[in-house]
Amino acid sequence: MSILSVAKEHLSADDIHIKLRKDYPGIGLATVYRTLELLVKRNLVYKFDFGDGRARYEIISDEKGKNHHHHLVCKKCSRVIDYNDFIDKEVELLQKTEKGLSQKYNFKITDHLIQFYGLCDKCK
Amino acid sequence: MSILSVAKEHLSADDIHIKLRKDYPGIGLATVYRTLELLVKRNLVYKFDFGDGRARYEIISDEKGKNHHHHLVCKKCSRVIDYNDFIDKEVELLQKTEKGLSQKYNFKITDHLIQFYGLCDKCK
DNA sequence: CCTTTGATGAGAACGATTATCATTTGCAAG
DNA sequence: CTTGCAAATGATAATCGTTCTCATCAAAGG
Repeated sequence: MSILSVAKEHLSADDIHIKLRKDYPGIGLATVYRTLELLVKRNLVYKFDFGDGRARYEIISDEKGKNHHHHLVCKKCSRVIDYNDFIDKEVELLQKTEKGLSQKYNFKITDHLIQFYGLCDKCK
Repeated sequence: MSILSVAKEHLSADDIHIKLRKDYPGIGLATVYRTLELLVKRNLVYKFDFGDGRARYEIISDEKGKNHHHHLVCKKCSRVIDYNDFIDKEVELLQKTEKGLSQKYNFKITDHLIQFYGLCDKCK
């Protein structure tokens, strides 16, 4: 069912539903939500909130950090830009931080979220 | 009206509404939302999403980065822990990254969001 | 006083997500 | 090939946070 993964990124549940219906005409929206919930729980899919009231989903095709990226979110037009330019240093720092935090707060860290907000080239 | 700020952190609009009614018995929920929207737009208040379906608000009492912190979010019980232990290095790196990203994508960055997800001491 | 303008509260409307429930499907035992 | 049962599915209702609408109210100024 990971066929939903072939699609591009930042899709909402409804987007995915529409795309899926081309291949599986009778599929219901509830099933899409149920499947996404499973995939998220199994760490196969990320669920993001970009502030526009609906969740966005993105596959984790994460072989050795490949494809790992963070987001730039435009506060005005809600456009989302993926970047992975500075990821290495970020991830390096994050791992140190994770270690420190894990110890201090006795917290098992499994994930992180980094997003930058601002105005994209078209909006500023 | 920043009296809402006296309260603790991570309050939802509804939490704030309830607290406010003790001092302003007739205040409506719509007004709370309207005011919060303004405060967020003017960068006096942060709006967070911790994944439980409602937005949380937090004052920015940010004199020279004081009180600035990031969050640990428990995936199981949704508890949120503030930390500012490793903030300095994080912020330092973020500023470099912001500069690089701003240039490459011609994006004016105004804010960032960092959150770690995992299991808190009680849940793991 | 009277008018205007903006803020307010009550409640309706909205939209994303979740729950419900009857139906269908898959599959294994008989 | 049936039968029976459990899990999955789709349609739709329900939920709930947030936003919209609109009548009312308050303050300001003529």
